[in-house]
Amino acid sequence: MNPKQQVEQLAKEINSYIPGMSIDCVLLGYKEGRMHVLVLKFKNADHWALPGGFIKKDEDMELAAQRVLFSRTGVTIPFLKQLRAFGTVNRRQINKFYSPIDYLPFPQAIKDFFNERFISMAYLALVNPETFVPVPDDFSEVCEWHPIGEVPYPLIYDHADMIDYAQQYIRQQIKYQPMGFSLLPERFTMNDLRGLYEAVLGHELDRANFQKKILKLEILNRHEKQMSGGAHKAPYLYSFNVEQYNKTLEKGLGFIS
Amino acid sequence: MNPKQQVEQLAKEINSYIPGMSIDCVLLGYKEGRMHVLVLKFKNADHWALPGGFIKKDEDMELAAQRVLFSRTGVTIPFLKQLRAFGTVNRRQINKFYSPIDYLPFPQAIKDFFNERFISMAYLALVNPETFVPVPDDFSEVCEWHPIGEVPYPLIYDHADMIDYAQQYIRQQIKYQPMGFSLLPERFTMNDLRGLYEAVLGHELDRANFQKKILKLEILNRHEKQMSGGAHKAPYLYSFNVEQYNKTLEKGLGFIS
DNA sequence: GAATAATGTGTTATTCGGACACAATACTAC
DNA sequence: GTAGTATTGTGTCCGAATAACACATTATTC
Repeated sequence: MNPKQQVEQLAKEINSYIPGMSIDCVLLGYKEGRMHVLVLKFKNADHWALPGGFIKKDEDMELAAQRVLFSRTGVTIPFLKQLRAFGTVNRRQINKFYSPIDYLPFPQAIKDFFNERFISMAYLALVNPETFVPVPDDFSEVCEWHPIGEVPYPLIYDHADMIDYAQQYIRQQIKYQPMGFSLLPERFTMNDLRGLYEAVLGHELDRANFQKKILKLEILNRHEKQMSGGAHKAPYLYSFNVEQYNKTLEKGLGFIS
Repeated sequence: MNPKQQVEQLAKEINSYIPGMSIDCVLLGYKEGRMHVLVLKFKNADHWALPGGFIKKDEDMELAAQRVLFSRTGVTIPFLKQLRAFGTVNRRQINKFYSPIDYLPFPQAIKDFFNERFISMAYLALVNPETFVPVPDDFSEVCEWHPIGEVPYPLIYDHADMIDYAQQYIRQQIKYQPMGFSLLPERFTMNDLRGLYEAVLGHELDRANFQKKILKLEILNRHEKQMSGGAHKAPYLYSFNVEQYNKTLEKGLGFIS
């Protein structure tokens, strides 16, 4: 679609969305020993943004967030949680992004829609990055993972705040959320799991104690040893015993400091 | 104001609000050894509701919540936090409340506004109930505290879910939120403080250990002994050392199970 | 086949939490 | 007044949990 066609398409869709409300998703993945966040770069502008969208008038808010993520990932994300709403009046004046919309011959209805004050609901999603290839949408030319501490600059509006809030949230909730299950492949080594927790917490954990404590919780299935590998003893592969895992999470995984 | 005048007033105000979004507040207080929640009873209907309202188009969302609470309490609530948005399409069909609006000769604009699908942002507020006398608004005839486990029935829409969510939230966040400071009078006994924590957690705490642990944190100022009282040793009065308290809260008050 | 590097498990000292004991004290009852 | 009583403030003890570190195991490399 050329920009003109996009505009026409948009004009048709715009009336089916709730005005004044948007959704932005902090999609986090664990890759190469670090937490990454998925960001998009706009066409014709050096601005980056979180994947976002709007809520249809006849659509549950959670489903809207799923739809927004599905359009970039092609997968349904099992871990999806509200973070919080960002609702100050002036939030869209911060790092304001002058979108193509400003320079194209839009019908007034569309300009009104986009220039309104928006309250944005920020969502947190966790996913194993290996399960899909991110694709840009019609308005962006790049869609890729960046380490959470090294997001490109500038992010539009208050999107950087959303990422900070997400990081705070997962640190605080690490004991109660199924991070391992959401972020790791189905089978993983104890090193992978510990690396994930270290990445989230931002500091090292004692290898030996971590292993003993998590095994004692009986939330892992131990499988055959990994035969490929380096010049050393091969590690076991593990997977989650989902039932036990969820039961244990309710009380909290008390093994962190 | 009679209902007719209210309608006219409302018609003037309605356009200054964001359509499709509302705010509901779970205002909690600690009273008589139990957690209480503030609820309103509508005029001419046996339905109860949380204090709620709408967001003005030029108003920060947090301020809207403060305004909603101020109109019932006359005080500004220092502890006010977003819980989460309730955003399913059909939430207003649950325990639906047929308001006077349905039976009065409203201008179409008002009927449209109220019959729209609403996404509601639930807020949690904590306050010492002794600091004000609750007052009903124009649409309600009763505004009063009820023990959190004994809220009157029926609550409109999903307001009961909001209260449940709030209770879950404060239990989970008890280590990280300034509950004592928000819910107790400026000076209190160790018994008051422990009672509060027991009320939030829903189970008893060992008196001796609680006292030792919380004193060790050095977040309390000890004052003169309370001279009035019963046939027994008089307790000290305490107040919070706000600076130390906040510093300690960041790490969490690790003294609960 | 020895060296290497990482894994899996054991050991120990210290801290922390829960249960309970006991002394101190302000009021009541006589 | 004085003994009794209920509640407060602090001390002690034991078992569990935690952190730091040691040691044995093993797949690969040279």
